[in-house]
Amino acid sequence: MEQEKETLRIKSDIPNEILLAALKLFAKKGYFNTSLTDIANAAELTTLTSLYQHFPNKQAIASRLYESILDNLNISVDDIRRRNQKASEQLHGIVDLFFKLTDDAPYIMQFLLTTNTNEFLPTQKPLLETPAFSKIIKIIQSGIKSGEIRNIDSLLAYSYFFGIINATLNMVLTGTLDKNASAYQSQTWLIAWNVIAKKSSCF
Amino acid sequence: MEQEKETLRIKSDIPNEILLAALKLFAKKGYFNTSLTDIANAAELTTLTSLYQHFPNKQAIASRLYESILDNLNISVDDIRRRNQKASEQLHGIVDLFFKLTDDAPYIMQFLLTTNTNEFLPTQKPLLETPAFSKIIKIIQSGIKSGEIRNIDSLLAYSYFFGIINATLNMVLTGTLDKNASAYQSQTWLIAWNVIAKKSSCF
DNA sequence: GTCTATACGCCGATAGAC
DNA sequence: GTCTATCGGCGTATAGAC
Repeated sequence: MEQEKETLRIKSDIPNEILLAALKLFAKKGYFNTSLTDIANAAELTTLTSLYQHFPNKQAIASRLYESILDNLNISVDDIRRRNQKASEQLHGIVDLFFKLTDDAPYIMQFLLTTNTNEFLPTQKPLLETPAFSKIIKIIQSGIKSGEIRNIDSLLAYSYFFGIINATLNMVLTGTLDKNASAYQSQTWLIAWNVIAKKSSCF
Repeated sequence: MEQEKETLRIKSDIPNEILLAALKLFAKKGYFNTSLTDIANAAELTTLTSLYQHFPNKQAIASRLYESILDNLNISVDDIRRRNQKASEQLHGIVDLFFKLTDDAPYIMQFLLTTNTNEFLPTQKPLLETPAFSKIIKIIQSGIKSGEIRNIDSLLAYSYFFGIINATLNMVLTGTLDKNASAYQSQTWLIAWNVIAKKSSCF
């Protein structure tokens, strides 16, 4: 299985270029501003009709994209949990991944952060209910139990922690912050972690 | 000038109900899933054609909506700056306003937080370049100068502070957090402020 | 200034030849 | 399995009667 620049690993073998083309267009122009002709043109060597040999309709493309991205994320999260014991280490791994994705696969990150998937994929689960993000919540919960993280509502802890992380990455993606994500990584991690960590003398 | 439930004050007198109907539909279903017929139906007593007596096209409705909301916000921000001296007080006022809007005018807040306006209003300025938000950035900058806020990039401070605030409000709006915004307000303010405040012993 | 009817275009989707 | 041609529908927008 090949590795694309955008680090999008697909289960099957077929329509990698199509999904990548769709991903970029959706991220740039939005789902509704992207026509199937656009996608066909962007995925070169392909004509409109041949799209329909791989996907029954437009939604299916977006759906498949969504699932692929979240599958990959889920695998990475599993990996991070296996490799690390403490909640702080696991969260650090997630943050690492998010910052790396922002620099190396900005379209994927944009899709995750700013796309309102429920507007065109009403049947798909919202982000927080997908396996990947459920596990991230679980990491936070176990951190609370173990005493690493302050004893607050785990969802609130999530919103504080990833509020900081995601807002920062978002400003990198839009160009409002002008450096690479990696330039802000260590500082941002520290702040976000201290917001929810118990040891912090802040609160 | 009347005050609507949704606290949307319009400059002129005419098409308040239209804009309110559009606001709700855009927030619920998104701009592209909302047809002009939908808007006409929602703004009762109005037929499709009469929409065109007030607005030349669909974009103009969204554009007017965007401007109205940001005008109101700008006025409120001016007010807050006039009434308070210190950056901490001014930011506190902004946070107050955002939490209040989330509970009292959720559609407005949703429009501000989650709508990708640039997808259907490519000519409008992005949020951070509007007067209201420029002033918020200025508040942060003056807080840095006065020593209230730590000496970091003001945009980074913005993303940390409002990352926390907005992520929390967003989870209230989606129902992921199940209480009123006001239930989380004091706690969230404290955390967000401590993240950027200099006096905090955190960092 | 409200309603009826209708034009027009775009895009999603198909059929069928080769 | 790629290309040509075309359908059908929806949604924006207009014209014209009253």
